[in-house]
This record gives sequence, structure tokens and C-alpha cells, in this order.
Amino acid sequence: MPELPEVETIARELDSRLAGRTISETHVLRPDVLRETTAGALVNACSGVSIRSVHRRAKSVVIELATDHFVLIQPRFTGAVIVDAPGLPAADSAYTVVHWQLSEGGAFRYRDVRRLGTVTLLDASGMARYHARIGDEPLDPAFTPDRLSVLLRGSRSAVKKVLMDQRVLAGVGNIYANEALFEAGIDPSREARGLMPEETSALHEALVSILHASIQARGTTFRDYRDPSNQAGGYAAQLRAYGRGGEPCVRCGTPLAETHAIDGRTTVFCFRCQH
DNA sequence: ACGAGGTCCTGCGAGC
DNA sequence: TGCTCGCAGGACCTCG
Repeated sequence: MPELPEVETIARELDSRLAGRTISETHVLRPDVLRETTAGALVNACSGVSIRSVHRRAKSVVIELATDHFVLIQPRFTGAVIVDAPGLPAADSAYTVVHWQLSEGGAFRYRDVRRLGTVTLLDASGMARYHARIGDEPLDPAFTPDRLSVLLRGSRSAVKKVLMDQRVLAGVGNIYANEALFEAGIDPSREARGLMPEETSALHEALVSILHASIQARGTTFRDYRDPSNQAGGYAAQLRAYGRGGEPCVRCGTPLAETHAIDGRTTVFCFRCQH
């Protein structure tokens, strides 16, 4: 489930492999993932156009075209953007949603088994509107403990839910919210505005260091995530809470609890270590 | 302002 | 073995 570290990994690799290259053909195989565009419009916007750069915003891969249009790919659960080297047969081409052929050879494609991911075409003003409704990037230097404190202060909701709210904080999903709260020793169900300053600082530190460590490991592959070379990420081995419900806490040995009480999402935490 | 619940989608694991 | 059924999960929407 690509969150910030996984999408960052995808975007960096795509940027190094695709920036400056030109798309010759675009094929939309499963139009149901398209948002704010049609298959015809996407084909027209991409074909014959060069790629200026690829970056990440929140959990979206942003492909910036030389025409000042943007293709946003949001992989959600099972989406992946795979680059096929020229001359090599495409790895499994099943589940391909959109396929982009490059004019000098090679191709890249969006693949998504469940198709809960989306592909959106935006012009510059659409992109500005997207930025405006997404919150702070946690790896931006402007995201400080004080800033986190401001973001949490406004909400009575569970702190975990606020961390995952894209309008507040960009790119944090269920895996990293669980990990950061575990690391900081904070009960995920605590009212966001009730955190003490030292708890907010610990949460900030945990969140930022975990996101960096996961990027370093090229993200978490719990099941489906693959990078553009179709490789799994290495951070799953370092997870201390997510996916470990019932296993002993690495700090105190108490079996980790698992609940769905917060916003219907799987939450794993330690009764003894997280307050 | 907030919470609850439905929707999108398909592979997978459990149960019979 | 072969079927059905519920679940997973982020974003977005409606309803109360």
C-alpha cells in the first residue's frame, strides 16, 4: 500500500529514468481508473509530449509534462508504475491499466490489480487546486514539532486519524501512523488536541525518522507494493507494530493489541507502552 | 464540526 | 475439490 516512502521511491526512480524522454503512444486499457479526464483526452495530452520531471505529492506520483499538464497516479493499494527496458519483454502485462510507449524505445505502465488507484489529468490550475487541498509534507523543513502541535491542536479526533488525514498531513497512511505512534509511545486513540508538547515532539521525531528510514529501504512491501523495477521494498522487516497484532511488543513483551475502532482501520498498539 | 457508513475493486483465505 | 462469502484498504461522498 504505497504511502509516502513508497511513492517517493517510485517518483525518484521514474524521474531518473523518464525525465527528458518523449511519449510516443498512450494506451488506456481500463478507463475506470481515470479521474477528471477521459481515455481520449489522456491519450491526446500525453502522446508526442516530453516528460519534464516526476515527483511526489502526498501519495501521488506526479508526472509533469512539457505542456504544463500533470498526470497524477495514486496507486492506493495494489497500483504500481513499472518501467520496461527497451528490447526486453514486458514482465507480467496482466492488470495493465495505462501503457505509455517512449519514442526512443522502452515503455512504462500503470498496473493495478484491484483498480482502486486513480489516474488524473490536471492542467496547471487543477494542480494548484490539488496542492491547496492537501496538507503539510512531513519531510518539508517547515514541518517542525511546533507545526505538528498546531495541526493537532485543532482536532478532537483520535491522533491516529488526524495523522492520516491528507488535508492535514500529506502521505501518511495506516502503516506509518501505526509505527510512529508505537515509536513515540502514544495511544493511537488519544484526542489529538490533548497531546503534551513533549509527546508532540516525540511523535514528530518518530514520524520523520521512520519515513526517512523507510525511504532508505525503498519502502514497505507488505504484500503488493513494487517499485518501477518491479522489486519489493525492504522496510517490512523493520516494522515494529503494523502487521504484528498478537506478537510480543519489542519493548516490553506484552502481546500487541489489534483493533478496528479508529476510523474502521487496523490499528496495532501496545497497551503497556503506549499511553 | 464531527462521526458513521457506503462505494469503488478483485484476490485471497476461511468455512462448509 | 469447489463453491460462497467476507475482508482488505484510501479517498471521497452522503446522511444524520
